[in-house]
Parts: sequence; structure tokens; C-alpha cells
Amino acid sequence: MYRTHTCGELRINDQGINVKLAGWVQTIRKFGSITFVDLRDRYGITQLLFGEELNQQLDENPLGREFVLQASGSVNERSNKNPNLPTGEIEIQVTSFSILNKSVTPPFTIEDKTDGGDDLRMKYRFLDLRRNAVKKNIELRYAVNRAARNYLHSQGFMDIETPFLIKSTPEGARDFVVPSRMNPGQFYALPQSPQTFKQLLMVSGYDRYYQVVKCFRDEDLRADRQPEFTQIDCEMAFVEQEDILQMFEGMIKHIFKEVKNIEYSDTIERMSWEDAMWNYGNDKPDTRFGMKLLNLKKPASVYRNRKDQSALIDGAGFKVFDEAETVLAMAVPGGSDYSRKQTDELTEWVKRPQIGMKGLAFIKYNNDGTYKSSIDKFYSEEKLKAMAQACGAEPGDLVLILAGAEERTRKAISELRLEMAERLGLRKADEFRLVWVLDFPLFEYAEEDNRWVARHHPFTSPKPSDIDTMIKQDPVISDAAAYLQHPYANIKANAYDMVLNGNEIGGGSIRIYQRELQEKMFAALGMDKEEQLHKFGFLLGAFEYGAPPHGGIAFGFDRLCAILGGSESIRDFIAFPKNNAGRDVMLDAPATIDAKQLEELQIKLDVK
RNA sequence: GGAUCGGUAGUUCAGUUGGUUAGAAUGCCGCCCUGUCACGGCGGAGGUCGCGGGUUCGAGUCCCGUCCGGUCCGCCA
Repeated sequence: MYRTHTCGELRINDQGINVKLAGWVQTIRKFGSITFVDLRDRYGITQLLFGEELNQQLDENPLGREFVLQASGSVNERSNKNPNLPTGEIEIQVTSFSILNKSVTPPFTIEDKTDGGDDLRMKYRFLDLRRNAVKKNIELRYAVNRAARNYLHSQGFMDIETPFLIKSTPEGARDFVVPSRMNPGQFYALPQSPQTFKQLLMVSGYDRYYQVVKCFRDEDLRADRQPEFTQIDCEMAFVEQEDILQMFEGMIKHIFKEVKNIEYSDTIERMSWEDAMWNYGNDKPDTRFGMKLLNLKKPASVYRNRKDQSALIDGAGFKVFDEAETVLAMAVPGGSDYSRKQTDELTEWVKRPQIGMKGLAFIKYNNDGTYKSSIDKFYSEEKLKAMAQACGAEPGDLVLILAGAEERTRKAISELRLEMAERLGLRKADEFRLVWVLDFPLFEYAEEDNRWVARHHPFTSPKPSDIDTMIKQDPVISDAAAYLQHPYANIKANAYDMVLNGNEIGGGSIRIYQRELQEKMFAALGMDKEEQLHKFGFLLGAFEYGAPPHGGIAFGFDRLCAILGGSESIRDFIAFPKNNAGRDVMLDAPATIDAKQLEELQIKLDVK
């Protein structure tokens, strides 16, 4: 037997018993003729005390950091206790020990605050994972996994595995492909999601399915994006949107309770996509704080029916605003005392290429009730006041205004809103605000191809009231500029996203389950009959054999864990992540393969 | 595909307008220390300044290229 206890469990009550522990040497503190060793395992740290009688044995078998050590002895009360350790009241008076394995000196310290940089930690990830800070994240991930599974199991969902080697049907992201040796010249694709399989399972009658499953997308990475990532993938039959929203509202609340011990008692806020875009400039609004947007210009786009505040700026002769497609404003709490230097710095911030605005206008609503603005040449104090008030500004606030092309400006002010909130400390990692975003447009117009693309995916059902429009309308757009006038631009999807603190953590839809509508959808996306049958013949066929109404949702598991753990980067929550070039720096993968392997696959390389 | 920041001791970093022998902390090694837990004290070893080219009397420092890493834009139904 290697051990009788773990390094995290012995307490003062265990005083006097004989124990055997095994673990890694965290630190050695030699103190004349006695030696203290902190022994670490997954469960904690226990101090070992080597007395004078073991000195000779220690000289012959010197210890080092990260040696694997087994030690036997009795549990003693410490004379100097350490209140920072759960085991800090006791120590093991070692009577015998054995070095189970040696270690070379690790390249960085195995401590909460390591001296290692990211690159090095990834290269020696197996050491990094020993650190408490990383271990806590991996444990949190397991807790989220467990909570989700327990909830779904309690609701009658079945975990059913679906294949990883499937057919390439790139509709959105690029597929990872795998060559087939037995079928030379042919390739499998790795799934971007088990989408069609879970729909087929609904046709098969497994009316509540889930899977915690790896998905693969061959696109460029970010701090919150990996080429292989994990989804909590769910699908239900005989449901409408409301059933799904309630079921998964229940799941996320269960996860909060189990993992964070947070009772999220409010009903999750619901917001239309249009409201999200209009008020936050973004389809995944961070609702932990206000700073809603004010639209100062009559919108020409899909928001054209919204009530704007154009009267406040029209006809004032300020060219920048008069000629802009969109003018958007927001009130930053407590910003009226911003200095010239600070407003200049904000202006530079929005002019960076990533934001790409030409400038920034502002109105200071001072505490004494006066207004000071970069545009007061053009607007009376009355109008500035009206603008500030329409933004909901209080005395002491700073109103920021951006003007320019619709899409870019909306995106820019949305980024600026998050940036200001960050600076004001309003994006607290321990505060959680959920929101359902509903009623997405079904289609988006892709200018480069002059065609419609599915905003969610091509299996998403339109709102029942829009089905007729969709079936009857010809999807062809004559003139690229006129797409907004096309009826498809107004069709809403039966789709929903769950947003947590400004991050999309889950998304799904009620699916199409009739062949005719699905064919129309494919056609709308520019797929002819032949291509439809080649790519999705199996699904269209299945719809003819009694497909039930169904819908589902998939949660981004890695991202959910990161947010619950209070981190921006999902890499900390994945045991063996890849870097931003898609490389595994520990394995040094991807790598070339043998000539023999290529020959078997009948593949000739033509690498530029 | 693009932008941007970084690469100097095992590690994390500093290194001034280009100028003598490239520093600190930590880690590592040795000696001392019976109550430490960020132990302490003394001493020591440790560098192709990512790589290649260029400018210069002289390059860690300036220029060009390249590789590696971080972040972002495009992309991610």
C-alpha cells in the first residue's frame, strides 16, 4: 500500500495515529539537523518533519523539488501552527521514507504564483497542471460538467455518442478533414457540431438527447476560441421555443447553484435581437451595467421602425453628424470631470484600427448643471441638455457620441461601452447577469457572394408567421444594394442565445422538420437540388419518415467554465489547450507524417 | 490575409542618445543554522542578448528579413 491518507485530509483529531503518505516534494526547508518537507498531492499539502536520526539517510538520498516521496510516521501536533493550511495544525514525524522517483529541477516553480510564462507553462503543461491555480480550474470544469449531466439526467435526457468521422458539409466554418486510407482520395470531416445527428435522433424518437462533446472548427483562434472545443449539446422533440427556454434556464440555474452556490432567483431577462442591437449595439449585451445607447439618427436599416432622437441633431449644420449614416450616444456615469487629456486619449482609443472611428464627440453634464461639449459650436445648450437627458445622463456624467457608417459605428460604440465599463470597474467577475436574446433574423446577406446565408444555421426554423413568406418568395436578389428591401431581410428565426455577462454561452433554435421547408431553406442559401441531395440527402430523406417537431441548444462548455471561474481565457480551463496558431506546443503538433503514411493514403504534398 | 506587442542567465525581467567586463530577483549548487512554512546567513556557478544579413571604428540597443510567442481585426453557420 502506497498510502493510508492523502496530503489534504489529516487534522488535529488524527493526532497520534501512524500514517503513510505519498506525494510530490513541494519545498524543502533544512534547519540544521532537522528538515521540513512540504508534501503535495491533488488534495493538499502536509508538512513532514525529518528528525536528526534521519540525517544520514537524507545525506545518502538527497531530496529535490518534485521528487515523488513516500513517508511513514505519526501525526503530531505542531509547536508552530500554520493557519494558512488546512493541515496546518499537524505534521508527520517521519520514521521512514522512500524516494519513489526523482525529478529534474522543473523549469518553473510549482506555486500559485508561478514564475513561468505562458509559453513555458504550455510546453510543460503536465507540470503546470500540478499547480493549485490550474487544478482549481480543472476541478471547476468537472463540477460544471457534473452539474449539467445531473440536471439533464434528472430531466430524462439520454447521453448518446455521435461519430467524429463524418462528411464535410462546410456551411459556415471550415472543416477539419481526415484522409481515408481505405477510400483513396476521399476524406472524412470532423464535426463542427453533432447537429444533423441529434436531429436524426429526434426522428428516431430519442426525444431528449444530450452530449458533452468535442467539436472542431478550422478557423483562426482567439483567447476564447480553440480549434477543438467542447459543447453541452442538447436536443428535444415535441417542444416549442418556450419549452426550451424554461428547460435550459433550469439547467443554468442548477449549474450556478451546484458550482458557485449562487441562487439565481430572477427569471432570466428576455430581449429581442433588435432591442439588443438598438440598446447595446451588440447581440450579446453585458447587462451588468446600463449605459444604453441613444440613436440620434433616423435608421435606414432593419431598425427603420424604431423611434429615434434625430430631431436633436438634424439641421444643425454639423457636417459630421448630418452626413453620417448613424449617430450613437451613451452616458458614462461620473465622467464629467474627464480632463482634456483623458478625452483626447479616448478619442485615440476609438481611432485605433481595431475600432476604426474617425473621432469622438462628447458632452460633459457637469455637477453644477452646466454643459460643456466638443460640439457646442453647433448645438445649443438646450439641445445638448436634451441629448444628455435622452441618454439618461445624470449631473456628473459624460456623454460620448460616435458617428459614421451604421454597422461599424454600432460595433465601435459597443466596444467603447465595454471599455468604459471596464475602466469604471463595472464588469465584476463575481457578478453574473443572464439574458436570453430572441428573434434573430433568419438570414444575413453576404455581399461577396451576393446571396443569403443562415445567421444561425440552415436547419433553423423561421417564425411560424414567416414560413409563408419564405416559401413563396424567390430568394434571388437583383441588386446587391437592395437586399434590405427583400422580404427575407425581415424574416425572424425561431432562435435564441443565452448570454452571460456579455458572452454568448449557448445558442439554439427550433428546427425545420418538413422536407419542403428545408429544401426551400437550402435553395435560399444558393444550394441547387443536386447539391442538397449530395450534402444533406440523408436528412431530407429522414424528414419523410415522421420527423417530429424539435429543437435544441448547445452551450459553449469551455467558455462557460471560464466565465464561472472569472477568467477571460478558456485555455486555463482546458487540460491540454492549443496556442493561438492552433499548435500543441507540448506535443509539437501538428507535424509532418512519414512518406510511408502519405503513400498509403495516396497523397502527394504540394506545400508552398 | 492584416495590425500590434514581445523574445536578454533555468525562470521572470531591467538594460539610458549605439560606447569599458550585460545586471537584479528568483531558481540551482556548496557551507552554516533545532521550529520553519516566501525560513534566514555566507559563498558560487550560470549568457551564441531568438536566428540571418546590413549600417557603424563599435550593435542587446539602429535598419531589413525570418522564426517563435501574446493580443486583436478579418474569419468563427
